Parts: sequence; C-alpha cells; structure tokens
Amino acid sequence: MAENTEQWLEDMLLLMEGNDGKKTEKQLKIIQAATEIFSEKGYSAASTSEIAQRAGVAEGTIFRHYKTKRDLLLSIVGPILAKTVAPLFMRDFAKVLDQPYTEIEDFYKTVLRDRLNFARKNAKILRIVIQELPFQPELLGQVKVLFSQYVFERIGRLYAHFQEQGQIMEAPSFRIIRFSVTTIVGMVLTHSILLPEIPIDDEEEINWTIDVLMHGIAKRS
Amino acid sequence: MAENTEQWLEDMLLLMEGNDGKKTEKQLKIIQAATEIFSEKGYSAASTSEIAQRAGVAEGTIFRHYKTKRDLLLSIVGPILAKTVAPLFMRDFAKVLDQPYTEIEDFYKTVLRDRLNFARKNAKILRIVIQELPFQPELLGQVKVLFSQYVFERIGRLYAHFQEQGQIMEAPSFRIIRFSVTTIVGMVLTHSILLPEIPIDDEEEINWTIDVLMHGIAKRS
Amino acid sequence: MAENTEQWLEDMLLLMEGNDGKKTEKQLKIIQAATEIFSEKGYSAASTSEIAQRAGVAEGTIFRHYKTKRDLLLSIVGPILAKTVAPLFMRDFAKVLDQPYTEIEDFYKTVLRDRLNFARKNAKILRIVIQELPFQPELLGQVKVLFSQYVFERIGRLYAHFQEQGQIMEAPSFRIIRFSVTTIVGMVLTHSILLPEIPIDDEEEINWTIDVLMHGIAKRS
Amino acid sequence: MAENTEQWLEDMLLLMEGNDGKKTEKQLKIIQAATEIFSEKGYSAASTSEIAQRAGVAEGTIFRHYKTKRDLLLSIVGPILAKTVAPLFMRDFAKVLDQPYTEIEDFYKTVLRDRLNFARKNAKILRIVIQELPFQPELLGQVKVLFSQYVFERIGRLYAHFQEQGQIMEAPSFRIIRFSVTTIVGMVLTHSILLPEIPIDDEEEINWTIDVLMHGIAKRS
DNA sequence: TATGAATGAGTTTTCATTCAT
DNA sequence: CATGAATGAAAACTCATTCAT
Repeated sequence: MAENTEQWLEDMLLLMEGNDGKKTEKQLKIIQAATEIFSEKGYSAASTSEIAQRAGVAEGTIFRHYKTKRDLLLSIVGPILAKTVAPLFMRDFAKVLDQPYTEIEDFYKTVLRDRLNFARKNAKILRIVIQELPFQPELLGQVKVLFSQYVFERIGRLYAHFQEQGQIMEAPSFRIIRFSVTTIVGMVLTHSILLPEIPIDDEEEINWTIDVLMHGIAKRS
Repeated sequence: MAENTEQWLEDMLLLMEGNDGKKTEKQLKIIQAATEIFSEKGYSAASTSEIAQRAGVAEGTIFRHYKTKRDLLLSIVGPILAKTVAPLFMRDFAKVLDQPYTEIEDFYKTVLRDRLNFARKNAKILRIVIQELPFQPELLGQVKVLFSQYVFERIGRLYAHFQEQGQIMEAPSFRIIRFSVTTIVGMVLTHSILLPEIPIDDEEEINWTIDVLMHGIAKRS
Repeated sequence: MAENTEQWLEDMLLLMEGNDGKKTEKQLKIIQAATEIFSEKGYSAASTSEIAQRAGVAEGTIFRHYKTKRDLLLSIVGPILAKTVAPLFMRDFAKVLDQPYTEIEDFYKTVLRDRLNFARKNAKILRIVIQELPFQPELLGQVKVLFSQYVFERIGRLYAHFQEQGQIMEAPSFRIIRFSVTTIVGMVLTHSILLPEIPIDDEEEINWTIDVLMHGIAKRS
Repeated sequence: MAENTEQWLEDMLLLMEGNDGKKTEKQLKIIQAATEIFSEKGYSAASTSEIAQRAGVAEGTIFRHYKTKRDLLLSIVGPILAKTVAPLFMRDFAKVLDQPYTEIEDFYKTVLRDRLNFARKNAKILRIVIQELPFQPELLGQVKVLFSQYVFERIGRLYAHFQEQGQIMEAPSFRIIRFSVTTIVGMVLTHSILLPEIPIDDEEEINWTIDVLMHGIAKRS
C-alpha cells in the first residue's frame, strides 16, 4: 500500500504542479503578479491586463503560456494543494503509529510548526485557494476526495490506534478528527491569514495549543 | 453600561438592517435571487442580468432599488453581520458571569446550538460573507472593530472571571479566546457550510464539543 | 402687408408659446427646473429624473404635462424664439423709416438696450437656445426662415432707405446687415452670456457701441 | 519675454496636441468619425457605438485608444484650442507694433484671412468647441485664462500704442478690443459656421470688414 | 517567442417612458 | 391629476482572447 500511496503522490505532484521546472523568467513574473492580484481582489475581479502590467509583460504573453485565465489560476493553486497534502504522505508519518503517546505530541507539534510556516510563506496563495475553492467544483471535488480518502483515513487509523491503547477518549473518530483539524487549522489560519500582524512566540503558542488539544481529547479518568 | 450596549445594539441593528420591513415583493425576489447567485459563483462572477433573470424582474428594476451592484451586496451582507454579533450582547449573556462553573457549559451549549441553527438557516449568506469580506475593506474594518472591541473584550472578561475562581487554567486570555472561538466556529462552519451533508445528532455533537473544549482549558490539577 | 405681418406674428406667438396662460404651479416648477438644468448641462446630458427631483414632483408628472422630454425643451425654447423676434415686427419699427438719420441712432440704442435687458433676463434660456438650435433642424429651419425672410428683409429696406439718402456708405446690404447684426449680437452676448460678471455702465457702453457702428458704416466723404 | 512666450507656446502645443504624430490608421478613422458625429448631434447625444460603426472599428477599439468618451472629445478639441490661439504668439505679431498705421490694416487683413480659412477647414471641430465649451469647466477655465492673460493683454498693448500715436480714438481698451474681436469673430463664424453656403468674394469681404472696423474706431476729427 | 492592437460579447448602469394605483 | 415602481432599450465601458507582425 505504501507503494500505492507513493505512486498516487507522484501522480498528483506531476499533474498538479505542471511542468514545474521549465519556467522562464517571464512565466515567473506572471505567476508572481497573478498571485498578488488574485489574492488582493479575487480571481474574478482580477483582470489579465492588470496582471500583465504588473508582471511587465504584454497581455498576449500571458496567453502564450496559459491558454486561459483559468489555467493561470490552476497553475498557481494546483501546486499548493499538492504541497499542502503531500506531507501527510511522507514515510515518517507512518512511523508515528509505533511511537508512544508522548511522541504523538511532538509529532503534532512538528506538523503544526511546519504547516504554520508553510501557511505564512504561502499566505497569498492560501487566500486564493480559500476564496476560489468553493467556485471551482473540480478542484473542490479533488480536495474532498483527497481529504476524505487519505487524510481522514490516515488520521482515523492513528486515533484508532491510540484509542485502543486507552490513551485518548472513546468517541467516533470523525469527531476527534474534526476537533483536531479544527484546532490546528484554526490556529494556523488565525496567525497566517486572519491576524498575521499579532506577534506571538511561535514555540510557546504551538506547545500550548497542542497541549490543550491533547488534554481535551485525553482519556477521561 | 448595559444601556449603553443596548443602545449600540439598537443603532447597529437600525443601521445595518436598513429599513427591513418596507420590502416590496420584487425587492424580496431580487434579494433572494442575488443571495443564491452570489453564493453560487461569488460576487464578482455574478452578473446583474442573471440576477434579474432569476428574480423575474427587469434589470433596471434592480438598480431602482439598489444604486449599484455593490449596494445590493451590502444590503444582503450587512444585516447578517448585525445578527451574527447581536446575540453576544443579549442581557442573558451578562448574567452568566454570576453563575457557577457548570452553568457556563450550559450557556455555551446554548450559544453553540443557536449559532449552528443560525448558520444553517443563513448558510448561503454566510458563504457570501466569508468570500467577500476580505475584499470589502470597509466591512472588514467594521467587523474587526466589532470583534476586537466588543466580542474579545466580553469574552475576555468572562474568562478572567473564571480564571480568578480557579476554574480554568492560567493563560493569556487571547489564547483561550482564540482556542474557544476556533472550536466553536470550526464546529459551526463544518456542519453548516463545509460538510452540511454529513448527518449528525446535534445535541450529542454539541455536548461533546463543549465537553472537550472545557476539559482542554480546565485548570490543571 | 402690415396685417399680414401681424397675422403671422399672432400665429407664431400662439404656436410657439403654447397655451401660455394655463400653467399650473407644478408646470411652472417643472419649466423652471428644466430651464436651469438644461442650461447647466445641456439638453442631452440632462435627465428627466433630475429635473423632476429639482422641481419637487414625481417623474411621471413631467410626462403628464409634456409628452416627451423634447416637448419640454420646445415649450421652453419656443416662446423665447417668438419673443426674440417679435419686437422686430412692432409697429414702431415701421415708423423709423421716416425718421432723419440721428433718430436712427436713438432707435438702435433703444433696440440694443432692450435686447441687452432681455438677454440678461433670459440668459439661461438663451444659452439653451444657442446650444440646442444647431441640433434641432426644425427649429433651426424656422429660425433661418424667420431671419432671412423677415429680419433681413426689414433691415435691408431700412438700410436701402438710408443709402438712398446718402447717409450711409454704398455697399451690398448683406454686408451692412451682417456687420450691424454682428456688432449688436456680439455686444449683447458678451455682456449677457459670455462675460456677465464684468461690470459696465450700460448707457455708456450702448452709446459707444452704436456710435462706433454708425461711424464705421457712414458715408465716406 | 519672447523666449518666455515661445516656451509657453511650445508647452501648450505639446500638452494640448498630445502625441500628434503617432496616430494609427484606426485612430485617425475614429477621430474623424467622432468629429463628424459630435458636430452633427452634439457630444452628449453622440453614442460611442455609432462612432465605432462609422469609423468601421469595434467599439472596444475606441476605448483602447481613449480611456473614456470624454478623452476622445478632449483629444479632438484640445489641439484646436492650441491652434486657434497659437498664431497670436507668432513673432510677426510683435513686429506689428513698430509698423505705421496702414500696415496695421494689412496685418489684420492677414489675420482675418488666416482665421477664416482656418475656421472653414476646421468648421466641424469649431462647432464642437462652441457647443461643448460651456459644459467643460476645465477647458473653459483654460480658455478664459488664455484669453484674458495673453490675447487681451497683447491686443490691449497694441491699441494702447496706436492710441498714443493718435491714430485711433480714445476709449477704454476693453471696449475697443470687444468691438474688434466681435467684428472679426462675427465675420469668421458667419461665413464658416452659420452661413457657409453663402458665396462671397473673400478678399473683397475681408477688405470691406477691416475697412469698416478701422473707420469705426478711428480718431474722431 | 513576444507583442499589443483589435475584437465583440458581456458588464454595470442610465434613462425616457408607461401604467396601475 | 399625481405618483413612483417597473420597464427594456441603449449607453459607456471592460475584458479574455486572438492574431498579424
């Protein structure tokens, strides 16, 4: 199954990232300008001419590289989707299952730290994703499949494992997953997109968040 | 201060809801059609001609009632903002401060139940709000003020109260608020907008969520 | 011929002024508002809704009194055309022909004084006429006929008379008329519409203008 | 001061004419069509779609070259304003001050001839200018400044010069200027815009007009 | 490959006019 | 008579996309 997953990951990366390596300088400028403008005004309200202007290229140049405006959006949004989900399929992830309870905390702290940095580094693109996902049914479909099929399943097994060990409370795994994801996503979005200007001590905040999360779902004595 | 707050609430309701009662039949149809289409394709991608068509009125009729397309958006989104925040200013809210710890749980369950129903009833408008808020700086500003000035302050005082009583853990109130809001908002959005199709037993889910939330932030023995 | 002219004048007045007496208060307000707005922004750029607003009546009310926006224009512009030309047909005018040279000057001073006051009193309407005449072929036609047939002919006979008497220079009457009209119209427009803010001593200015005009076209010794 | 004036002229020409040389074929067609239609029905009543149609281009093409309909108007009207006033700043003009009285007549005949030809060649644009000037406050402001500051001052000095020499009558220079300008403008407009269909012998008409003008304002013996 | 002028369908908005109340 | 909501045709303007250079 590992191979299977890796294969899928490979495919996904290839498909979603597109020809990631062969980007000319102009293409990069276009992507950069489009990312900025899409995140500032939203996909629909952004005009290709403004993008061309900010990128310093002719309007026609955009359409030489991206057949349509929508293609341009996908070429920005696609890779991020892959990169967002990819870590969950890393081999290391699998190993966690065999670790004692305390290491779970460390693992989640690592994940949270990693996702927080990732979200900050890609704040603009994330905004685009959040804004446009609801209106791009295909993408949305992919994402839903991705999550329900892989993320949920994986985390589900993780929690089942710990429930068996009596380390976390008994509850339908869906609830626990929802709560955990909500907590982590809520923390990441708050400090990357909603209120990035609030200064925090990352380590402290991460530790506290995971600590509270773990206490919440801990086995009740 | 209660009067003061009530006054503010009154003002807000009057200002944001507009003349809510004097809506003609055509106006209602327009609002309804616009709400649907805005939530389906986003504000920018929605065309007034499509709205007119679905509302069964002439395009000119829209502009007789709403000077611009943006006015139409605001007349949909404005009232919801008021209604979203209003409950937090209800008199009952104040009383909670005097209650013993256990009643806090009940209160929060009530809030969560209420907000969940509200979100489900207004799912389409909520989607519009979430999508458009980032691109409507004025609205965003209002909302930020609203939250930082009223919501945060209120909840902050609430938690300070319980921290003094030794019922919840010591921590900067911002963190506790973030965690609580994240938990409640996450639960509401999950079951109203993200995955409304998943069937849940509301009472059970609410109870569980608040229970876990409370355990997470409880005073550590 | 006098009767003939008087008849024509009568007709013209009736036709152009419309039912001048039966104006309701609302009609007056409409005319007033329309006059202001037409003269401020031009006929085409003025909107009936703005007129209704400034007149303090409902939009529909305008169209109850004037079938179309154009009718409204004509009901403003028509009367002025009549009043502009009418004086030229007054009986007094005829008498001038029999007067000695010096009285001609007095007569022209009277005309100039009268037209100047008239233009000042009706500056707004005059502006409308000047602006719209070129685009209203029918009106323009009427006016051209009016002038070529009556004004020119009358003044032509006047000058012929004085040329015979050797009081003014020999020249095609068209030239003399053009020069005289140009001088008088130029003076009137300058001080009523173009530069009304410049303060002048009317009598002095009128005397000087006619004096110079007469010297210019006087019989060369 | 000559340099100063020349400088100003240079600036004015550059500013008002815009990049006159770099006009594509389509731009020329657009300008041509717009000029015709503006002069036929007035700026406000002219529609961009009709202009596009007559120019044989797509409507969008107009807006690629001129950001707004108003820009199109200004790009037609601006240059003419410059060209109308420019001649008055020519070096030759200055020399006239040193010439004997008779040459003044020649000079004015030259000016009148030149302006008459210019007006005929640009009759359509002139019509537009006359019609729209009152509704374009900025343009109107520029023109007023232009005239009061440059034209009036120049001609004023000219007449002061001849008054000192005892060649023309004593009178406030404003009056003499008003009369002269009125005479020349009246003659030009009559034969270029008002009644262009009337055939005249230009030289004869010009000579006669200047002759009469000069006699009118000559020193009274 | 890059350009940018040209396109035309589509957008938001205006407006003279009608008509039920 | 007066109103003002409703209309729909037309207005100014935008924009993704194409294509000759």
